[in-house]
Amino acid sequence: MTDQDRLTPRAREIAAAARTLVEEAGPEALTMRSLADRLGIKAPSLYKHFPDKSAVETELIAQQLAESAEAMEAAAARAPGALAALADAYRAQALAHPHLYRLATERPLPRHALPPGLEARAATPLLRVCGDDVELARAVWAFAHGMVILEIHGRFPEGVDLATAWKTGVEAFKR
Amino acid sequence: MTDQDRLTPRAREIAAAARTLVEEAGPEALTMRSLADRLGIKAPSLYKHFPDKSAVETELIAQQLAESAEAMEAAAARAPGALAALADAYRAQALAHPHLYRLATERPLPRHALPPGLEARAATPLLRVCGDDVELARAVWAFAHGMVILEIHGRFPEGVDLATAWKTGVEAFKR
DNA sequence: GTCTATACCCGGATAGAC
DNA sequence: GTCTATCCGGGTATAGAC
Repeated sequence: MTDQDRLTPRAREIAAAARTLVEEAGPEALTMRSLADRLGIKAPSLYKHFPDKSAVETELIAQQLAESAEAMEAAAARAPGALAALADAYRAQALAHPHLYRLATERPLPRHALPPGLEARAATPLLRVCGDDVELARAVWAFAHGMVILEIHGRFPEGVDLATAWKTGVEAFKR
Repeated sequence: MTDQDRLTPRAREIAAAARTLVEEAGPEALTMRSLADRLGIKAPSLYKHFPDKSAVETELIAQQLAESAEAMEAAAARAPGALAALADAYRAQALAHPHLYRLATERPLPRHALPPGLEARAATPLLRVCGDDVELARAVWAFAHGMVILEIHGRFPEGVDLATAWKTGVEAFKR
């Protein structure tokens, strides 16, 4: 299932504007008014294309999940079995869109409204590299998410060498 | 430095009410109006005790950091050198107050407004157990935070055995 | 598909009286 | 230390016309 199946052309334009808005100013900045402004229309018009605000957010979350999945799949294809490559891909994809990453992770997933199978698809590359050990995959995912989200929120001391911490974590989980 | 040094008695009462509010309904539910309601006063009265809302939030963040530090110090005292004990303590403290944990972690730290040394104190027990290897400590912290925050946001499949994932992570970092 | 008008509710914060 | 009155801003969403 792609955007084309889920959304009308106009809805896709609106979602694109919403995404730009989130990427530029954060999830909090996404309001029906600000979104309409960016499109040069009035807020009530949006409701002809999306039933409510959460539907817009869900579309962005689906995009982020799909693009993270793509990045991981590509990394796994380039370097089969390499946890480090997967970790790099995860980190790079997340930090390329930190606000979108926040939108997609700092709340419960709207599972019912997501394309079926998307969540599983996003998890699969890591699971495979972990030899289908789900417990290991969960631990590695927690590590990667922790690194990314702590960095996004500026929780590490300034100017810190995060590459080494990433390597330390990846090496630890390799055994 | 304790609460007693930082806050007047009335301000401490207000902070306590704010904390209850956050723990019950989440950081989003903390508004100057809802806080005043809980205290049986009007919102403008709060400004005689705190300069603004962020000052109230900062106090709660400081409390969370201090209590997390305490929990870790106690764990380290009970089981010197045991990473698992520290991980358990971190997890338990966080999950005892998930909303407060969110408030304290899902935004940049208001470092200038925090009691001096508090951030370092919170980091020290883990750093010691990691043999003062800061890179290792960062990786372990990321893992622990990732586990906690993903659980809080319901990101793991329902009814999943997180104890095993925790153990997997702790074992990986022990080597 | 977009508009205006509008309902309704929420938020932070200040001035000035008591 | 608390109040009332108020400012000013913001938000989601609907109805009904064009």
